[in-house]
Amino acid sequence: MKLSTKGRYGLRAMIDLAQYGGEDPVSIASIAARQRISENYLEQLIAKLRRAGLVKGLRGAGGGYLLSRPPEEVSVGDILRALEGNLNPVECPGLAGDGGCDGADLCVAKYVWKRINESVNRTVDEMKLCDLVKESRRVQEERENLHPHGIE
Amino acid sequence: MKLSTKGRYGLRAMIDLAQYGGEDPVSIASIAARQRISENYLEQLIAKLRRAGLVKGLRGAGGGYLLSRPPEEVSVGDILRALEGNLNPVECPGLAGDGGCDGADLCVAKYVWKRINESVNRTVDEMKLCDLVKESRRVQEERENLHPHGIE
DNA sequence: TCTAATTCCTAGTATTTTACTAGGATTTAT
DNA sequence: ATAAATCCTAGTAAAATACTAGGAATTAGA
Repeated sequence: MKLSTKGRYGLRAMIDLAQYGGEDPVSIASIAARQRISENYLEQLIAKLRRAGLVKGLRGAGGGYLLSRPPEEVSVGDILRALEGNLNPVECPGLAGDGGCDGADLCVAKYVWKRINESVNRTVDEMKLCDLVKESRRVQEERENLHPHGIE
Repeated sequence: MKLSTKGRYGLRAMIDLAQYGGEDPVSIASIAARQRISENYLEQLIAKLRRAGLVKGLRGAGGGYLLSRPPEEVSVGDILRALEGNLNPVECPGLAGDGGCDGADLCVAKYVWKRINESVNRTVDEMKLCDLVKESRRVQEERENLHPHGIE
């Protein structure tokens, strides 16, 4: 039960984009360098984000990507679902309709799966991209105060 | 981000065991038949449960398995962790200690991973095996009332 | 208009994980 | 003795993951 690199790298890419992209678009190459992710692979992840309407791509020299919506209106859930397909650890036929499973005992477990699914989705939906950017800025500032002369 | 059949089948096996096993041990064959799971595969899952101390195996003819603890003292989390290893969707070095990740931006995502991990574990830990057995009995009784003559 | 920088698109592939299957050794009730 | 069961380990087919590779299309700027 693991979140794949799609979700892990992709969220970091979105945070990076929110942080370094203001007016000007941010290129895949620059995100890949900062985040130490393969350019080719990152490209595929960002393609998913684009198809989900979370980022806009600008082609040609000087192009790159921009957030489609302000970070306040993008939840971590939006991002991870775009990358992972969905965030339901268990896909059980019984969860959709009311019937589904074969026997009675087969079906009791579905209450567990339902709660797990709800818990994960609620958790990621209540975190917004802007929260992460804010936190990132805070952490960076703290570092500056500890090492004022740019010591690594 | 999926829970594997280990967790899915294994939880059903534990519910079955709690429901059909009182004094007498329950055999793998009977669980496998009721739950429609391969005997050989189920055996491996129950081995994990045994190694985690959740069930006791009784060898020889007439043998089978028994719960080690009463269903009130076994959480769904205990069961799923025994089967899946752990229930942390993200294993991030930064989550263990306080350092870990390379750069500042690499590390902000860890707050997300932490929350997801906590949310999943909290959710499964607050459900006990006895709750599921109770629910299962309730559902079965309801069926009886709807179909009093044993109609399928 | 040419060139370089960039996104866009698709196919392929090595590695890992999952979900089993198979079969023999050991133990125990009858 | 025999049959019923757990116990143990090795193997394996299929699926998913995590990439790599490379070319087509677009655009800014010289």
